[in-house]
Amino acid sequence: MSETTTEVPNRFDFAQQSAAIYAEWEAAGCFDAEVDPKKKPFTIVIPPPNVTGALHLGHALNNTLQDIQIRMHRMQGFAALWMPGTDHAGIATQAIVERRLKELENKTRHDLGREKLVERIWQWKAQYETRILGQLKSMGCSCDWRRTRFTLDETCARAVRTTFFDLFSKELIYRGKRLVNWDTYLQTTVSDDEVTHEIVKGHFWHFRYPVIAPKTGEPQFVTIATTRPETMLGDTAVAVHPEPAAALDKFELALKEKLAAASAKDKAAVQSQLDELDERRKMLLPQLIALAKMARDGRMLRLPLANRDIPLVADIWAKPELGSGCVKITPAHDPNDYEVGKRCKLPMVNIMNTDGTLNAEAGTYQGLTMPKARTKVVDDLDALGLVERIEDREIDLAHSDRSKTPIEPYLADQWFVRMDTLAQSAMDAVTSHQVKIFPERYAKNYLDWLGEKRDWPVGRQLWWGHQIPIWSKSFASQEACSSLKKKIEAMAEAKSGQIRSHIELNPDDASAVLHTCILNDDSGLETKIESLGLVRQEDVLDTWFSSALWPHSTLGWPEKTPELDYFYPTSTLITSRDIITLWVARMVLMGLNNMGKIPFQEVFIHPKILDGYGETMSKSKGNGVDPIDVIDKFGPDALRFGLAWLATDTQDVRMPVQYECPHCQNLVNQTKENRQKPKVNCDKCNKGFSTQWAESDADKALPKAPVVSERFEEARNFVNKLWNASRFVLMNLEGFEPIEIDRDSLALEDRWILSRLATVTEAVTKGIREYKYSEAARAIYVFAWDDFCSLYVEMAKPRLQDATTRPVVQRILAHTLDAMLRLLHPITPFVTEGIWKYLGQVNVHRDMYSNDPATEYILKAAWPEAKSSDCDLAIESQFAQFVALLGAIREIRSRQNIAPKETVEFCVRSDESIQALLAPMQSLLQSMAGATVQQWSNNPTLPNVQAHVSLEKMDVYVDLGRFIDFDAEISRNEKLLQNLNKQIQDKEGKLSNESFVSRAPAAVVEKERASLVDLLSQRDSVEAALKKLRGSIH
RNA sequence: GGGCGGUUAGCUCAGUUGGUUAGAGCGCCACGUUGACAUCGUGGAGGUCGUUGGUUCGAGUCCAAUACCGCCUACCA
Repeated sequence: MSETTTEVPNRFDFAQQSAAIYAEWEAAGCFDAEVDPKKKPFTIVIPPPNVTGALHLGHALNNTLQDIQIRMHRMQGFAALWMPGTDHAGIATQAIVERRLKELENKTRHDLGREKLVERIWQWKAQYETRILGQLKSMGCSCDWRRTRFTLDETCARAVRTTFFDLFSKELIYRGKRLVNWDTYLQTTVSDDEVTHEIVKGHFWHFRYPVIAPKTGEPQFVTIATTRPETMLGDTAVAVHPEPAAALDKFELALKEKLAAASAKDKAAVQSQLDELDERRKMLLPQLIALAKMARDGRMLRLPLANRDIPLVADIWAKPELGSGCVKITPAHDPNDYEVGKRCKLPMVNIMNTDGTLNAEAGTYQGLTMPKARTKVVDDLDALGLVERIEDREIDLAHSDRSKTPIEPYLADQWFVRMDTLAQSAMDAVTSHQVKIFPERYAKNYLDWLGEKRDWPVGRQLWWGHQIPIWSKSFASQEACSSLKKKIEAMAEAKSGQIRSHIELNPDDASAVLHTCILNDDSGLETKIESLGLVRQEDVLDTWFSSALWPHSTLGWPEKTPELDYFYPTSTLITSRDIITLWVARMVLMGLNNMGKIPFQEVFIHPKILDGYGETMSKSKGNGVDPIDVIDKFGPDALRFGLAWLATDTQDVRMPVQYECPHCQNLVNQTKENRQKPKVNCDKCNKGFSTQWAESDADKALPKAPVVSERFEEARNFVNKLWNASRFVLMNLEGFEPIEIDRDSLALEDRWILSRLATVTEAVTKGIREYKYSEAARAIYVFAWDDFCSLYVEMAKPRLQDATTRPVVQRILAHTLDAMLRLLHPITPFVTEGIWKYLGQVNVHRDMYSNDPATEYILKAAWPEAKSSDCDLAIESQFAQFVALLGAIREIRSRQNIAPKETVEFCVRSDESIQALLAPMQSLLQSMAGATVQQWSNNPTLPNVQAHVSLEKMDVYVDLGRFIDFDAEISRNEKLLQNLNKQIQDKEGKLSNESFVSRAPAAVVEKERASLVDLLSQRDSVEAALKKLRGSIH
């Protein structure tokens, strides 16, 4: 035995080996991608993880799938670039730093000021970026770390600035009003995706507003309904539909159409709506018509409590089919009301302070919080007798995901990107298949969203981000504004395209605002502009604005770098479905705008990792899993293989997890209750542990329990199996020579394993290429475990002892293992690299089809080619006969409870061709099933006491002279007979069915006939065997 | 409200264009450690493929309806 192979330990020490192997790769520059005209580029840009916190299992999946692509393509000879980086994640990061500031120092951002706060956030970023990149490295991600970018770094800032200036110049940027989600606790706006909706029990209040000086016959009151009574203090009108009768007719028509199309179940509901409509016509319509007239006459209402006079206006927003048919208008707190306000030229009254209390506009209610104001408003109106009725109703209440407090919506000035043409270009890219989305169904998501062509609000009221490069100044008159604009345009920089100005006109009066955008921040222009009285916009840009530039900004754009030219457009984007619209769509349109080219050729949307309850993992639910926990317990290869195995097309991945008690290693199931608790007690040792990552030193007092999941055990076992099979091969390669192989003289099992290898090579290559990760993982798993370990290696054992067969078997073993490792490397990079080192010590010529010596690192090895000449289905089906025979004997042994040490003897009845084929493998039945063949012919003399198995084209009789358990054998055969009879009956039924015989394809019918013949012959054998067994008993 | 996905063994999931007796891992049962691996080996038990109807010679697979679960999305006072 050679020196090297005895040293192979029987476990892969992933904890130590992985880090060492990764360090070697890095030191050798294995991940570095260079512009190389001789190679084709293959590029992936990482979806930059947010620096808000550590990566969880969802990221692990996302990055594993990318690394698999990168590694395979690198081996296939592409210049494979995986561009790494992180995202500054504006709102989320600022919120988290602010929250900690409050918790640890009891300070707000205002106590620190903009500069100091931003500095703090940079510190946080540094800490988490390090952790995130460390996590990626632990997972084995082969990114080109030299190129690591951050969405807020200088390169990206320049790209953002250039893009913004370009859009501004094209007049695709404008300012308008938009409803913002205001978090009164954090005192900041919150993006839509950081708002969680919750259905809560609430009320629907119906209030009466008195009509001022009603004429005879006119209603005294107008009834409105609301779910948010306190907002009435900001009402500036009540609206009624201008033509209620016509509107109702239209509504009825729509309902009738719906009725015609509705299913039986829905019909009743629609019908009841129609009935209700009739009622409404009788009871409400006359009054609505009267009110519409009053609105036209410019009549006023008295807004109770606030004691203001507000107009009754006619506007189509008021739907006569809903509620009272009238609607209160609060333009400052509702986007629809805002639109009505604009149409009817109503004043806007914002009643809220930034802390969520009411401001001076609310009069006596000033200082109350919104919920308190609500109670008081209702009470006061009730005291005035103005509450008509109160309904119970379920309300969709928006909460801030970060502060858990209810969101208060109000309108604020916002910067928008005009989406019309940009969105269209991005839609065209997908409909024309320039950008292909996999699985295809997600293209619909993408197209539907872009099809709305909603303008993109890009401003955020934050300090952390790319500050909008616009300087503004208001003017009482347009003339003054224009004259300054001209002055700026006369500047030299304006002529050289460094600065652009636009005037925003106020539609209500003569005032105007001048907005000036500056291209570069180091041009000294800022001070120049500011000296003219212009002030920079406070807001920063939406995080997605910088993310949208990621595929080209990371490659150096707007510089014309060689990398940009070579690696762009990128090859594929691998991401999760929830950011198809927010990110993918915007990258396409920005790529087209800035580069004139799509950013990536393909997009793969992978499944989501859910918890044991089928819910998304999120920090707020406390159900996120740190991949490092999994790596520590199972190893990085098991993590990766497990994730690839689970990454199917349609299913999200459900991942029930457990906490491993840090004191006694007992496993505690994660439940909805315990994952939210700061401290959980182990139900075995009763000591406490934390379930969450410690964010402060105070938290660290309690040890954190790692989260584990049995879903990775299978993969861990597989890695171990692989390691040990390789260990076996290494132990048996002493004296290995890369001899020439005469393919025709190879044994059946040799040709079989080569054929299987060819098939599997094809399957794995295709699987990865087409993002069918699970199929690829399953194919290689079955090959490695079942074909290679359980069959080929077992068959190799006796042949390795025989000097005549040993060289050939060594050759096939080395070749197969070598190729198998290469196929596995993208999925399990560490263990394959570990084994590769050992193989390198044996011999660098292992590949039978290549004269090139093996590379130092498997990472750089050539991807195996599927050798189609090796692929032989006839061989595979012949080999299946052997496996069936092997299985039959093993089954009899097990059924008869024959001790493994005992050798049994058996006879086979088969025709000569089968005999000729399998006879050379008889000795293998000895080593693998402890069975020696007595006779093999088309008419053997059967042993007196035998167990029988009937196979396709073979009958096997095991001599049971010493072992027989008649009862077991009889009941087994009876069951078999029953089964056979049922199948025969089915087949006969089928074949006697005239329409089957005449209509089914001839091949199918023939197959059924042949199958029936075989079944009948099996039945004969079983019956004969049974008869004999019964005879033996009596 | 709109869109999408899922429902197959006790659990978590595969199942390619419809075609023999529907598969895997875990768990379960029985047996087994003298050198690749107990993170293992050999064998076994376990499923009327959510429900109903349809198309077809033939349906887990195609179509329609329906129930339940989940995800995304939406301004209904």
